[in-house]
Amino acid sequence: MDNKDFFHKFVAFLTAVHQVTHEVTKDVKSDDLTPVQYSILEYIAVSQPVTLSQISDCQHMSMPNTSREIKKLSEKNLCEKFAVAEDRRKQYVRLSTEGEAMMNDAFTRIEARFMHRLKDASQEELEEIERALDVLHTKLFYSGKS
Amino acid sequence: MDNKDFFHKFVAFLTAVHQVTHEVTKDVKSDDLTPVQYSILEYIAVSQPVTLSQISDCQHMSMPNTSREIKKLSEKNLCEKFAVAEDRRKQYVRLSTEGEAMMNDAFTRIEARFMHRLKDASQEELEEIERALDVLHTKLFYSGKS
DNA sequence: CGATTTGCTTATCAAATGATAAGTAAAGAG
DNA sequence: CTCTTTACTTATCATTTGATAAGCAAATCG
Repeated sequence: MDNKDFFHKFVAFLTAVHQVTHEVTKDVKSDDLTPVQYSILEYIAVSQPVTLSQISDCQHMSMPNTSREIKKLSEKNLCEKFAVAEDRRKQYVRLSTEGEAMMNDAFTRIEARFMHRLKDASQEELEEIERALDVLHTKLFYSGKS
Repeated sequence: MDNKDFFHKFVAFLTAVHQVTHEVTKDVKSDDLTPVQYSILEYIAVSQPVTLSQISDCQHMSMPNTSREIKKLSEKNLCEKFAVAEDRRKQYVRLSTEGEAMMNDAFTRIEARFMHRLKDASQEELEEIERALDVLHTKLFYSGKS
């Protein structure tokens, strides 16, 4: 298999992943969240506590816009800021109790859809899938550097 | 490994894929295209010819908005509509010569970044990656039905 | 110490996006 | 031959998003 075919397979795979991501997360977010706000909450849920700068970097948005969205989310009582002991310029953000509840609910529904996709897989297939996830994560979808 | 760990691995993988997708496609689009317009062009490039309805479905946007964006892309001479012989209500869309050139250029740059990620992989690792792509594509990131 | 940099905020603006209403023409159904 | 449905268009509007300017306080540098 030459580079061109390999690349084509890669593109088809990315398309499939994005498609499935959409299916699996469709309608899980509350209606009074914008897509950007939901995405930020997902990031906080997985990585908390995070600073505003980290959100800005990882969500590819400017600091002013990040600040604005976090402010809105705080006003909706979904997250809260608190001081970083070592550096008083920084602010950590974490989910509020209400935010945790909302995100737990969202992840539960996503997990159910994910499991539904695997419902016909045998034990060996599940192990095969797990190994494949590891291989791609470490060898192709690794992050940063190099 | 229980369901919870498996799901966690899945989420981490999705995050990594989206992150790498972003890195690999960063700045490939011309500045006078909006993100939505570039995304439509990518879809057309891979699937042409496509009808407006197909674009609407796959890009998850309403027909009126699809029509508007295709009109803008046509005015920029990046794609063109033509009649479908069997059904005169439908319109096919394909890239124009200029659109093809632009997308070839974009894909070439994406491919270079993709290959760069694999530059240290041995032949066996490449084969392993390819098998992993196949496994996940067919068993986890398959589309539709069920 | 003073100067610069970092982390964040507020304010403002323009552009992109999403949603809806209303209309046309062709195709298909009864 | 009507009636309905499908495919698309145009117009309009509210909201979201992205970008920029200006400012402040804490940290760091020389």
